[in-house]
Amino acid sequence: MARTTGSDGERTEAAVREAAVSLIARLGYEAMSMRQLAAEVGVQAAALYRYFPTKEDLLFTLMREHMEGLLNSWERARPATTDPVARLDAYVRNHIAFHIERRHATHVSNMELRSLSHDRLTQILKLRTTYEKELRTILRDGADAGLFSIDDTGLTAMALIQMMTGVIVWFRPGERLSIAEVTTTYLSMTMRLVGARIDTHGIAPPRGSAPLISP
Amino acid sequence: MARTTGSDGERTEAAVREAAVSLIARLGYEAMSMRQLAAEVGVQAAALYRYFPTKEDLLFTLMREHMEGLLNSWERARPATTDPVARLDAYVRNHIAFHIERRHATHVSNMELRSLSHDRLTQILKLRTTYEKELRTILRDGADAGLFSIDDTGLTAMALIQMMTGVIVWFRPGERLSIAEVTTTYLSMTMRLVGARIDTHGIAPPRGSAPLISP
DNA sequence: CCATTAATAAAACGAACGTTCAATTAATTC
DNA sequence: GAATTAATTGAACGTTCGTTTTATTAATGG
Repeated sequence: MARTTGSDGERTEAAVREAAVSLIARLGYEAMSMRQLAAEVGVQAAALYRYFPTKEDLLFTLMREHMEGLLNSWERARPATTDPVARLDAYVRNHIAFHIERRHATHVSNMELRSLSHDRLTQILKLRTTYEKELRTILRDGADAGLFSIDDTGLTAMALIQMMTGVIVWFRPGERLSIAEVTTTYLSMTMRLVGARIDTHGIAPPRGSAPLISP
Repeated sequence: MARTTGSDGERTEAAVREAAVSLIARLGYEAMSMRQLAAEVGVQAAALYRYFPTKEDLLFTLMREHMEGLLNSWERARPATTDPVARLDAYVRNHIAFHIERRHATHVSNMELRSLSHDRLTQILKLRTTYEKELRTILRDGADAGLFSIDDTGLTAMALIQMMTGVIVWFRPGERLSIAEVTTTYLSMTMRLVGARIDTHGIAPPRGSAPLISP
């Protein structure tokens, strides 16, 4: 047998990407074989090489598109206002929504960096840094405006991103908490963590203490 | 050649463990070959099987001892007091110190879980859950005593652990920040995140706002 | 309907993998 | 100093890996 009835390059490539994200997330890049991936798609291993010249090319493509998707998502979600609190709010909401929606791809992008060549690793890290810089800018603007209390902008940004991205480790849709509840709680923790002074998010002030409003 | 002069089982096994942690952290478990590991130790691959029956046994041993080390470390660091703030302080300090000191082993224990068999995965996760439960208890005690303001104890514990463990991703000894500075900042962020009411840690209150003292 | 192109199968390649086995030498014991 | 045990080598096993090559069939365009 050779070309099969109903075969379609575009559909096959999409199926390969989808299956690859799922398999790599579950087994790891090194542990997934091209034959396994092909079987998941329902083709022979050789057919994969029509779409991706090497296994690493496949991984890199998945990662790059994931990072670009994250940046595009933030581009669309970024509010017009200059208010740091509103911008931080939008950043957190977008980050959590995106990462919950694309749990598997995030897993791949975060865990398989060491399987990339030096050059490609640099490209992915550059995209990542661009994204993280957006958060650092928001934090610095907020600190400068006296709206946030932050010891170290860079460290706080890393801590926040790690905290937020960690949601994909334990969150499972349809379990105890809804996406909305999780987002609300993470927003609340974020605002407290950065010492946000003005409560525009319905976050209850600590019981028994004065609301966190500047004098 | 066979047995080499000065060869010593104990020393070889220790060298294997050390090299394995380092190699697996750098390359990943699947990507590291037994021949590579043996070369790092300065021995033939077959010699490794005197100490670990299989590659997975080696991984499991490293992980189990790392998790037991973490639990023992907390056992020794746990304060006698019942005060949730002091206990949380001790938990954060111990967690960060331990994870910075054992960056590579932590990396292995967190990233290579999927390479374990079902039974062994369960054993490691059990140890991990035991450790995380300690934090949840502290948070719940603090919330019950009115010292912390926490939406969801379980979610907050996960967020804190992810935030703190994330330190191993970016922290490099001898760079911009010292361990003491990092610890102080993480403590400050933690206390704010849980809405700790009483400032017993020399954490400066937010500029321009009243100190966080219960009325 | 014929020529061309797109999509795949089938088989094979050499290399590398985890692991085993037998032989060999160093250290230890009596 | 002979017998025993500990530690290791070197070679080999069967398997699987990523990838390439060649052939074959389905879809497409004139």
